[in-house]
Amino acid sequence: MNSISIKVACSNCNLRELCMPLGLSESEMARVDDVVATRRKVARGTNLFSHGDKFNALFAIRTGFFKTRISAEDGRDQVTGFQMAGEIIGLDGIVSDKHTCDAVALEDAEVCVMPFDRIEELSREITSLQRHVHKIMSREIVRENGVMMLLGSMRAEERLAAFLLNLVQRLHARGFSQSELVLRMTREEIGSYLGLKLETVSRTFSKFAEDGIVEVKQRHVRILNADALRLIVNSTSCQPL
Amino acid sequence: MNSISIKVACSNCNLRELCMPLGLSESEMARVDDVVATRRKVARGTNLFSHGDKFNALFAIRTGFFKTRISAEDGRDQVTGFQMAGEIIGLDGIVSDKHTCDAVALEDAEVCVMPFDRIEELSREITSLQRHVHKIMSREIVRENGVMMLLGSMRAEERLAAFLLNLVQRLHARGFSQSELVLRMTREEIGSYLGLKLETVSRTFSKFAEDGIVEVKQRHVRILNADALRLIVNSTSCQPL
DNA sequence: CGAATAAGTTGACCTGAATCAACACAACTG
DNA sequence: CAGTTGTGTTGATTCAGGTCAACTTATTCG
Repeated sequence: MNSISIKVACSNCNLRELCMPLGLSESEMARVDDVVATRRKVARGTNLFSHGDKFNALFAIRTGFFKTRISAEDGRDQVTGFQMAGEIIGLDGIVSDKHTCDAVALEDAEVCVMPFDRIEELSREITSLQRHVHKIMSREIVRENGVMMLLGSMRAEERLAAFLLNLVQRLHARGFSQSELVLRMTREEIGSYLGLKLETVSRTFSKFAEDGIVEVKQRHVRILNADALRLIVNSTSCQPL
Repeated sequence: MNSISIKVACSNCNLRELCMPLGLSESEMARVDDVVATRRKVARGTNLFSHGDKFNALFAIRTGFFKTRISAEDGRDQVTGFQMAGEIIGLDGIVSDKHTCDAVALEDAEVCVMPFDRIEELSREITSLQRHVHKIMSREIVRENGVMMLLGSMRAEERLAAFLLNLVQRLHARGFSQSELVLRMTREEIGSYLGLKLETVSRTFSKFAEDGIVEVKQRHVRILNADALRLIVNSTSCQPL
C-alpha cells in the first residue's frame, strides 16, 4: 500500500521550495519526510488548533488557506495573520507548550503534522534544518513587525493597499497571477487584521475601484495599477518634496 | 587580570533566572558562558545595531533599556518594543542575515554579545538550550500577537493601561516595585509604540491621574489602583451583562 | 548661572474612521 | 423557486483621536 503513496513526501511536494525542506539535500529531505508523521485534513470553518490546546507539533500547509486569531476575555478578537500553502503554522505554542491563538481553515485544507520534538531532534543533526527553523521563526517576527507598522501608523487606504500587495506577492510566489486574486476571507476578517471595521474595508475597496486602481467583484480582485498601490503605501500624503 | 573578572559570567549574573541560561545545569551554564564572546557598552542615544547591519549575534541586555523601531521609506517610524535587562534582542536579523530594525539605547547600557553560530552550535549539543532558544523566539511571536491586538482593537485608554501593566509586571520580575516605575522613554516613543500621538498619551495620563488611578510626575509613575487599570484593559466599555 | 533646547501639558478645532441603518446580492435550503 | 441567511455596499451621522498652537517645566550647555 505504501508503494502507491510515493507522492506524499517532501521530495515530491511542489511546495518544497517554499516550505520546511528549503535548502536541504536529497538525503536530508528524506529524513525530514520521516518527521512528517501524518497528514491532516481540516474542513472549512473548523480549527486546526485552538487557544489552550496542548502544543505538540508545527503544521505545514499543503493546501487551503487559514487565518490565525487571538481572542480577548471580553470577546473581541484580532486576526493575526492569513496563511497559505507552504507556510508554517503553530509557532505560538512553543513558549508555553500551549497554543495561544486559534488557526481556522478558511477553505478545506490539508496540513503536514510535524511533531516538534522530532523537529528539534533532527535539527540537532542537520545544521541546515536547524538554521531553517530559526529563519522561519525570525521571518514570523519580522512579518509581525511590519504589521505593527501598518496598524500603528498607516491610514486605512495604506493598510488595504499594503495588504493587497502582500497577498498577490505571496500568491505569485506560488505560481498564481500577479494581478488577479480571490480573497479567501470576508471583509470583516480583513478588517480585523487591518484594525478597521468591515464598512471601512468595503468603502476603501470602492474608492480604489473608482480611482481605477483595482477591479472588485465580491471576492474577486484584479489589480489594474500595482504602482499606484505601492505609491499609496509609502507616501504619507504625497508631499511634493 | 582575568581572575578579577569572575563575576562576568552567566553563573554569577543576577539575571540568570530571566536570561539565556534559564533552566540549564551548572556545567551547561559554564558552556553558555563561553558563547558570550564579549560585552559591549552602548551609550544612551546610540544604536546597538541599525537596520541593514549584518546580523552576527544576539544580544542579552545586562543593564540599561532599549527600544527597537522600524522605519518606512517616507521617514515614519514605529517603535516595535521596549527591552530591559535579561531580555534578548536581535532576533529579527536571523531570517535575512541583516537586521531589519534599529535597537536604540534609551539609557547607558551593557549587553552580552552572543555570536549566533556559536549559539546554534551549542544548542545542537545541549537539548535544553535548544529548547530555550526556541522558546525565546516563540515568546517574541506571542508578544507581538498581543501588540497586534492592542493596536488593532483597543482604545487609547486601554492601550496605555495595558502598556503600564506590562511594564510594571516585567519590572517586578526584576525585583522592582509593583506600583512605582520610572519611564525610560518619552511620550512620543510611548505613542509610537501604542499607535497614538504624544498629545493623546499625555492626555490619557492626565485622565488616569484625575481618576485617581495613577500619580504622574513627568516620567515618575505610581500606580494607585492596578485593578482599575486591569478593568480598563479587558472591558470594551463596561457593558453591564 | 542664564540662555537654549527638549520634553510635557492643555486647549480649541478638525477629520478619518466608527457607528447606525437601509438595502443589494449571492449562496443555500427545504 | 421562494425564503432565509450570510456577505457586501452605501449613506447619514457621530466621536475618538489627530492636528495646530500656546504655554510650562526640565535638562543641557556655553
